[in-house]
Amino acid sequence: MLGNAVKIDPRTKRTRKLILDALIQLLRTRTFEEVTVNEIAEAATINRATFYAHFSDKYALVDELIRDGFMMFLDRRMQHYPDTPTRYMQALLWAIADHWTMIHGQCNQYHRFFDSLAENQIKRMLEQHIQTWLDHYLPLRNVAAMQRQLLATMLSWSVFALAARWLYSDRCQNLENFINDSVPLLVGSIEALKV
Amino acid sequence: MLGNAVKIDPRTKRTRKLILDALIQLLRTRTFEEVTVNEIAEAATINRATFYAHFSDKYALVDELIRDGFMMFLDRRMQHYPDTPTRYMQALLWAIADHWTMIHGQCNQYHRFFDSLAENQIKRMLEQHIQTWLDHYLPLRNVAAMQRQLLATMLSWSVFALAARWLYSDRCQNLENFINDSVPLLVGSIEALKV
DNA sequence: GCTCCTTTGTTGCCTAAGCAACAAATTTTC
DNA sequence: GAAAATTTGTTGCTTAGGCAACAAAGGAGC
Repeated sequence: MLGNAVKIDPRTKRTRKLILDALIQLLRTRTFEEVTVNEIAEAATINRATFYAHFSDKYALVDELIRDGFMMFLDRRMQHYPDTPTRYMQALLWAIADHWTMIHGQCNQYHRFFDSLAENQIKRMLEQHIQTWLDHYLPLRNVAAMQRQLLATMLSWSVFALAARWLYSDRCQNLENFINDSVPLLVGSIEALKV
Repeated sequence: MLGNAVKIDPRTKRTRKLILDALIQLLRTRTFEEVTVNEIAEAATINRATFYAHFSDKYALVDELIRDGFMMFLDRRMQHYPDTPTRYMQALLWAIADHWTMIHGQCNQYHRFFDSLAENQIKRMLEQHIQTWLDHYLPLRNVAAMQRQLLATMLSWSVFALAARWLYSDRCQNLENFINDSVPLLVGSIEALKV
């Protein structure tokens, strides 16, 4: 979103990728709680001190891992730009499902901690994304900025809540049907504000 | 051979690997003559100046590529240590064939230049290897050191000559048979010196 | 011949990564 | 629950790699 014209040092880029990849690799055989910074540094073939130059701790690392991953799926689902609220909300739900599937497919057992870290990051990103979307595609000139912000916060939690419900409880149900049932609720929240 | 107890900087190791891999990758689509140092550095995601810190030019790089590759096959063929001259010579011929197959399978078109560079490196390694082998396994106490060195030189060229003949001309013939026909000639050269 | 353009090595200065050693916290083990 | 062993962050110093600019040497095209 922001004009990132900052030239990034190739070494930095490479090292971050090495660290990210190392974590992904380790999570195939170990729980996130079990993995140590030592192991990550070793697997990434970098020095432990270098790790700390990039991330304050392993939680900051996993935050970025989640953000990177989710951003990819989010962007992908936004390719054919969803111009109506309905299509937009569908895209969000699909992106979450995509990401969750990737995570729980590729990496064996992320568990408790990991999932809640992921939830936080994803909600944060959803809120940001929805905020921007509201500003661009639903100017709602008669609605105060504060109201839009509150709406974005609420929607991000709502979207995640619905997605999580399917992921953890209703996965027997067809995802497409589930999304079709859910979206009207979300859209309703928006329309309610439109006077 | 020499006790390499020198601790090698992880960055150095990584960079060399990046450069080697970059060349291999580029050789899948371009001739060695066509590949520029620029491209190699770019593909390796390192700076061109860094390339020159490791290799004096692309010829030095390809030398190492050949040495690394051939050394691998040579070591592998020496696993079950060939104690008789016959078995040893067989192992050498097999190693050359292994390596050649890998090169011309994996990389599309190495051509003229490349092949002659490879030939030089391989003969050099063969000579070194044969020299050590002669010293350890055929002490030949009554043969002067100079004589053994000359023998090593001659054998390295002979071995390569025979292998190359098969690789470039007689490949229709079964390799195993070809080796069985060739080895006696080589062993003969050694036996001739044994009193 | 000539120009234009690319590639080649080389250099000095700057920045990121490696290393070793440390205190503090945490976990293991008995 | 105390001792031993890991793990965690942090620090000062060293070294490898990035960058930009350079002269020199081909090559391609006219």
